[in-house]
Amino acid sequence: MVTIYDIAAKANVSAMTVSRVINNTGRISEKTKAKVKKVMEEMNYVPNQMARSLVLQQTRILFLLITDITNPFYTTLSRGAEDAATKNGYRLLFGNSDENLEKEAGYMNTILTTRVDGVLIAPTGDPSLPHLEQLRLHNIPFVLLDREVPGIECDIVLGDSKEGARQLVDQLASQGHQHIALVNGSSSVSSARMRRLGYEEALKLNGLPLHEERVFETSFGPRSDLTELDAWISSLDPMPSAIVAGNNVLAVEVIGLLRKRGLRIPDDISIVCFDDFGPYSEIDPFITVVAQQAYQFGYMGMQMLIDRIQNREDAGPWKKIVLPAELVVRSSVKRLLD
Amino acid sequence: MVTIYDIAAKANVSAMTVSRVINNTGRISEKTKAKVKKVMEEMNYVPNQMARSLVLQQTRILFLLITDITNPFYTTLSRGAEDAATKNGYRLLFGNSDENLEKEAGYMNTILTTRVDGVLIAPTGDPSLPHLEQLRLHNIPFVLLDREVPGIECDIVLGDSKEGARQLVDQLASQGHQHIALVNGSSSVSSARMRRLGYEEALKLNGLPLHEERVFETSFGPRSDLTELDAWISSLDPMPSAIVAGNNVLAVEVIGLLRKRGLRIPDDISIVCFDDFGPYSEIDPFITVVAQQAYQFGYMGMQMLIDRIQNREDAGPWKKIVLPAELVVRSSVKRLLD
DNA sequence: TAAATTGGAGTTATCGGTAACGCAAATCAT
DNA sequence: ATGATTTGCGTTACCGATAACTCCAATTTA
Repeated sequence: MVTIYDIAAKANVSAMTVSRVINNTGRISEKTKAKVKKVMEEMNYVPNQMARSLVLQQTRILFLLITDITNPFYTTLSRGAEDAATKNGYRLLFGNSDENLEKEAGYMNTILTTRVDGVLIAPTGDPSLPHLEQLRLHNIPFVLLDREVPGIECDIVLGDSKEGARQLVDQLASQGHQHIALVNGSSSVSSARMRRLGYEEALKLNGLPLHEERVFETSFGPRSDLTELDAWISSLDPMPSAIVAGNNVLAVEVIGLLRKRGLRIPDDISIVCFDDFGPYSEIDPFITVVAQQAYQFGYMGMQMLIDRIQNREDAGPWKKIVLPAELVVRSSVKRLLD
Repeated sequence: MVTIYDIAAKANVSAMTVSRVINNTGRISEKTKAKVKKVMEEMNYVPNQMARSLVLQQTRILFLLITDITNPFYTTLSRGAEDAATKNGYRLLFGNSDENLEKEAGYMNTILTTRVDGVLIAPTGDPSLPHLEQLRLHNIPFVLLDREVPGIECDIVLGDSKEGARQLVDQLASQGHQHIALVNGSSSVSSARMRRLGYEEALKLNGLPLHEERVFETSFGPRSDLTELDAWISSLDPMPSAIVAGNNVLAVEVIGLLRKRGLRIPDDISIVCFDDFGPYSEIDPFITVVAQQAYQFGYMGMQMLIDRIQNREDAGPWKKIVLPAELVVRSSVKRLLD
């Protein structure tokens, strides 16, 4: 491997001079600068970031940990985070925890040992607390995305889950739906809790009774096995006229299962959900959703993270950004009133 | 930051002994091992991967560079690559070039300076050649995904683009379509070239004439501005009865534009495309596609990469895997025969 | 013209680890 | 009992870069 010393030897200068040329610091004559640069090109020199980070104690690399790389919400978020990072001269590494605490733990390990400058993280849920405490302990700045974790204070970007859920239920109720079920993410995920809360509040406000058995909690991530979900649908009696899905993944899976039963949407059953479908909402925009500003989640979160890193000591109080969600009415809800 | 020396001091041993405990190498008594481990826990020690990599000359980190993080083909592929990497004890970092050569160059820089052990890369196209030559020059093993780059010999995983395109056209022709247009990726991308070739061959085999103006080449990635694409559609005269899209992104965009013109699919115009829609093919499975084995692309590519890394010297000849594509007939094609 | 300043570059120590070697004490073989 | 091994751990050097300091020569200033 070509090192700074190889360059130095060939250019008849000291290693320090080469370093100065690379970083454009200190005082060097244009002549030696040109000479060194020429030798660097000739020898195809590439600086060793690890050696540099070791002495500088910073990497200028940030880490983005998402929970589901196949979900358009997170991929769009990633684009936002990437744009903000690049704009500020940081490189961004991605990880995908797959809504799995162990995978998350694996990435935490990479994060700590790699000594990245900061982390943007969508935690798998409340059990992520120890992971966040680790980051705090090792003084690694981080910003949470989409999900709060009780027990830790930090910068965070959230969606207005409660209000969004209310809007979905209101929308259904306004069309005359009275039997509304909820398929939701795990109650160990704050956004799922808020969505449930919004659902329950909206039922009450619309004068509808709450039936516990109409609420099913599972993972926000895609299931390899749909039998449990299918069993819950079977157990619904009477069949609700509408289902609220806690996110787009659940909506897709539920729709698949309903169709297998020969049910048509919205003729036989209505469905609405959280999160839009990225580009695919374009081709068959038939599901009524509460769309979140995925790109903004990433962009603003990254901006907060970088602010935090660059201010460090005099950083000020923790910031919390709540992004509004927008109801997009399409054609997955049947009108039951006349 | 807690270092190996802090541990050594507190445990009354040398730094080397601590290193031995961490790596479980050399000879240490159970007693000292336990003592050191205890101190490490007490002090929340985390090894500094950069210092370690610097001396070991390897990172056990691999890099996956894809061209469109919002495309289900690539996200599914990513899952496959991740699984294979994890299984072999490697950590995986992701990058997203956005079909953009400059962004790709940026990631190349990260790759070289970070000294990752290997790279799995879907190149943006033929102009990526210098980037690959850089990797070769710096002796970083890499495996190409989905796209060949003339001028470089290496391990590669490809889809059978020509055959896939033939199947799509055959499918249309078998339903009586005679005016078939093609929206394709850039001709600087090998898979786009092969798809075009398959399209042209299939036209000929079906006795259909080739009209240059019915072929439009653009990027495989999502466009921020659809006017050019829309202008091409306007220019088509006569309007073809069917369109073949070079990938799912193009299909989605074209469908959107067609619908804006009030055209219904498949009643007014038929459409078929390369690549499935990931989970979203589930909810409205109306587009006939040639589905590629995205997960396998990632899994097998990663496996090849790791083989290459672990054998290094006696690696054998370059390997080329061609994954078959499967026609999935749905309802986006109108039957024109009686 | 002598003193002070400044420009240009080299020296040395260090970041946090690990490999290779060395060496005393403990264990083994004869 | 004594030489030969083995065990357990320390020393030293180095991975590739940079910060802080030093030093000489050229230039400016008084």
